[in-house]
Amino acid sequence: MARTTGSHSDITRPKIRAAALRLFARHGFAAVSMRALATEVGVQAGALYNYTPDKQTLLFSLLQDHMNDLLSACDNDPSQSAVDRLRQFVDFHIRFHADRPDEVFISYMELRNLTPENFAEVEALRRQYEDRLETILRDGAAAGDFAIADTKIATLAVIAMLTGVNTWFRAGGRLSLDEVIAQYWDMVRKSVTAG
Amino acid sequence: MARTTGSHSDITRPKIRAAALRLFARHGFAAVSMRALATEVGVQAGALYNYTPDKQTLLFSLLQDHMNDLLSACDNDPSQSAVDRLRQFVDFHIRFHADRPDEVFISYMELRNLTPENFAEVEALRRQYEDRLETILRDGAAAGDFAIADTKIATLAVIAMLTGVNTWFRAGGRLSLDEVIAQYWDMVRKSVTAG
DNA sequence: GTCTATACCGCGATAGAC
DNA sequence: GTCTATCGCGGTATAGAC
Repeated sequence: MARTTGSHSDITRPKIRAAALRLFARHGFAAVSMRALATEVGVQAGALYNYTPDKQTLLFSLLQDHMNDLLSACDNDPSQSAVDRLRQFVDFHIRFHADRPDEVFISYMELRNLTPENFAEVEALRRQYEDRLETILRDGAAAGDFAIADTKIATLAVIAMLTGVNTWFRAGGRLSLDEVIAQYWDMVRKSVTAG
Repeated sequence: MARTTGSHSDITRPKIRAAALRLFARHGFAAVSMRALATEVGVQAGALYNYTPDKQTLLFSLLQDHMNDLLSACDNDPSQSAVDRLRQFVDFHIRFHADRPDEVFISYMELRNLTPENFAEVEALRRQYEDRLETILRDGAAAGDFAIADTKIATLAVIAMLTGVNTWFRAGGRLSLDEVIAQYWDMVRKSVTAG
């Protein structure tokens, strides 16, 4: 510590990551050149290689950090009822994703631009997240709170539905995030309950 | 007609489109070069330009045709009940999309690689499709069959959920398509019904 | 840590022979 | 209708000065 304070590294590194996130989300990883990224940051292209060994590692780092943030933030109290935990999950998922549209977007649009090794790592983190929801649904089904034919399908169906919010929701639009969450919770709850 | 029978045009054109579809879906539009496409087809790069003015037009053509196919195939008998029409929509959507994973994939992954003009055209077709479902939901809500807070949100939520099938379903897997459709119909029905 | 300069490669698209 | 050859450009990444 200490000695690096104030170095350009502390300023330039986050600027590069923020710019990469924004540009990858807007134009796609393959369509963003290192030159364009450097211009956005305000440095020359060569300087970027002080912060990342290559473009691929930069993308991987962004995705990996996003997934780790997601897993860290997704807490769940197993002593609560499955219904309460599901409500909590829906609320969390929509809020967390609405806060990070760029991270979410590249996290599934740019998966195919990862090397096989990097893809496998990100994929493992994604499955961990799915397992959080699957556990809730399985517990609720075992307790008789939910009526689900196949827990894995229900997990994927709910996540797809919730993540879809990101394709259209914009803060300041017709509906507040609270209103959106309320309706999605209503639909999710009913979809996994007997009826 | 007549005279063109057997010309390479009748063979090469569909081969180019099929190869482009497959490669764009697998690697992404920006990551597929015209040389790679030509190799896949079995011709030289220059020959591709006998069939498309440029790479952009090729992508647009694939997406436009897919959306037109979708709209043509999506029929709905308005004399039936909203519940029956919704069931029919769910069945149709999952089957149609499961049959065309590559078309579906590029149809929303590569939207941002369209020129603004081409994007607007494809987007308009996509909204027409959404309107088919929205009409069903609105009719059912008016008839008292459905309990939906906001019809537009419900439309987007249901479509996101159904389209999500394509991210994991593979023919010959653990579940048959009929089983998958049955569970999705169960979840969709309950999610828009009072409960 | 950033700069300038550049090596080396592959891109989309075109020209003209056959 | 396809070929070979090529133009002009822009890509990632590196070298060496400061």
